[in-house]
Amino acid sequence: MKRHQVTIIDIAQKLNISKSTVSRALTGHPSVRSDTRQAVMELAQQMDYQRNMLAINLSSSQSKTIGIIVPEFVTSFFPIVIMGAQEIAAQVGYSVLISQSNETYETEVANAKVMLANRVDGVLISMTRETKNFEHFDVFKRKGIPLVFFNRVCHDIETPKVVVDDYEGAFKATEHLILLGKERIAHLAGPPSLYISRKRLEGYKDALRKHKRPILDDLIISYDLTLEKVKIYVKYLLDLPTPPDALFAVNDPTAIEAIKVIKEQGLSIPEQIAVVGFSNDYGSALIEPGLTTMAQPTREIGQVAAQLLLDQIHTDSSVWKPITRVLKTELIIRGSSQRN
Amino acid sequence: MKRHQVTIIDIAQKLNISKSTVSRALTGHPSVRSDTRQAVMELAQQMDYQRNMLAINLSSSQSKTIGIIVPEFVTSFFPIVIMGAQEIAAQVGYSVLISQSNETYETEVANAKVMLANRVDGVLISMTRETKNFEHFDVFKRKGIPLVFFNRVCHDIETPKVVVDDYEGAFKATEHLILLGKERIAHLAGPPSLYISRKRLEGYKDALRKHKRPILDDLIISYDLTLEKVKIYVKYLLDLPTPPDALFAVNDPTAIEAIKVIKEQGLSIPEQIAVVGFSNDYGSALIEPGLTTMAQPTREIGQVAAQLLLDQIHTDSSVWKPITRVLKTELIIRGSSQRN
DNA sequence: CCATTTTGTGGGAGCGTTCCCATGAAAATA
DNA sequence: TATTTTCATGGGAACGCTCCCACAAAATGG
Repeated sequence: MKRHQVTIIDIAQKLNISKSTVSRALTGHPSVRSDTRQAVMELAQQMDYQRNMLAINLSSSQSKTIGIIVPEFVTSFFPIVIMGAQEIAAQVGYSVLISQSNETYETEVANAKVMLANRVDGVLISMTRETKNFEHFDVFKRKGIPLVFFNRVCHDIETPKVVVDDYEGAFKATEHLILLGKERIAHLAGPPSLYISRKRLEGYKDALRKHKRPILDDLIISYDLTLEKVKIYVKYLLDLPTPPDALFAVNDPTAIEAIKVIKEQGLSIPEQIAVVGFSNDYGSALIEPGLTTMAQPTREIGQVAAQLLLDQIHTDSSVWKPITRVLKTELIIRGSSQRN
Repeated sequence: MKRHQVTIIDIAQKLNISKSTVSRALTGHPSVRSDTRQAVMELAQQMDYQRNMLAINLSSSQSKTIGIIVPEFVTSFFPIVIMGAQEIAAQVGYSVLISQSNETYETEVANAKVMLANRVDGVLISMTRETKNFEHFDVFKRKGIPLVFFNRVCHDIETPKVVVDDYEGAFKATEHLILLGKERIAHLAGPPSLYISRKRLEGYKDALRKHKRPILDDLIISYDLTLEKVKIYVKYLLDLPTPPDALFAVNDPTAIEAIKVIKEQGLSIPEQIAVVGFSNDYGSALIEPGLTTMAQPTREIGQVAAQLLLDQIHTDSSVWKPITRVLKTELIIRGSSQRN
């Protein structure tokens, strides 16, 4: 027994006016007499009428919703980005539809379909680490739905992106270790499929080059970001005939995991081995010793991405201006690299 | 220049059949010839047709979406709950509309309106710490939209709830400290407006009573959960003529903040003062010393809440069965209470 | 004082589906 | 062969809203 929804027609009938007028009154259309508007407003309130977005959306064929697809929710990074985006969206009356791809390509494709089906007005995406095929993004372009990539961006597709300066961040992080006198700096890198992995690796290498240090391939390990594997790789590094005296990890979760392993092995941080991460996640300040890391403006990433997306939505040009916003990173020095 | 959406009518025209048939073919209705279905499917694929949920939603007057309103996104707790809920929802084809109330009553009310306007089929809510008026929830009841509270529940309204056994958890946490030989156990409690605060306080007191310890009012501080204040309160406690030798904090963020302050003050944990939290958040294992805490099954809370909500949605009785699911907590002992 | 503009309102199409009812053809039954 | 049943399909209302067009009444202008 479905309870009847209160519609503008109900209001219209009670007031003995047409639904058009009610609609106009409710949406604040100027050409409606003020006493009519008054009456409508009051009755609406009284009947607790709620405008039916389902109908409005269909009628206007836009959902006033932006979709966000993120790979995971486990680290604090993505939730904070979402927070930032939601903030901006809410300011202009947009809702946010969130889905996580669980780092799986198939799920990402499915999520994209859901976004399409829900007729979101635009989508914010950070890709799966295993996404190598970008066809599921093309359809957005074909349908004229704006897309903005952030963090894990796709360079094969012309679209706005929001990233931090991964190259520079990695460069500075590595340089920090070099200036501390570290000689053998290992790098636990992300999968080469991700642009950010490649950029960070590049920054790392260039810092070594600038300071005339050799680039030692056996100190560079590229892994798939499944944290369980960190233990294996770190142990491998520590067991090397001449183990590294510093480790630059591709992100904070990795670095934190590494610190745990190193502590288990009874080595002293930062003396025997210094550790630097990337992101300044929530846990980085908590772990002992505190993790030196390149902070990224996480919330701001979400805000900027959402703003960029909204801009695209509101300029009705069907071409995407492939603006790339590069945000700055900042070195946060804590005990994992330098005793104070 | 709006690009025309591909609709079932387009498909129907190309195939020279009626839109009804296309609709049936697409939705898997049995009475449609298999070659017709085949043709429709293929053409749909080829034209990259996406069913328009906006229209489907209007037509079926349900959105296949559940709303989630949470107070914040900063701690790892709510994102993980959402993850759990999203998982369950996705399994049965439901989307999730998320909004955060930022711990503000007004925003919560606004969020509720948004949920209503979007015609969500049900809502999961964890209240703001300042919510004392529940009228904005009544409207859901009036409209027959299922509501499930979790974590921060509302007892003035008959609806399903998912909570952990806060009383028992607090009792055990406190007892743990007592059995460790602690004599003056302070409690940094949450605001009394929250049921969980009251329950945890109660558990704390009853544990003291059971073990014939005095309940010392100056060791019980109730605060509004804004972390900046923790420093003030902890310092106050430590500056007492006879300071406490243990602290039971209402949640992990509070406990972690307290540990930081205590360490700053140069006191040894757990010898001079032991600390116990509640929740087993991500940071609890990272901080030094590790935080002893009552773990709550965070993801499970989301899963159970979503399941309860879906059950309500699918049983079309208009009355809510006010089932309360109480999940178990578990004491995780780490260095903040006991050296190993 | 009549012609023109403005103002407030009603009527109705359209948004893209679903779903009920009708219809005609084929198949099954008498 | 005549009648009923099944099957596949078409037609059209409904979902609740917006928005364009039409129209009468009121306001303005020459």
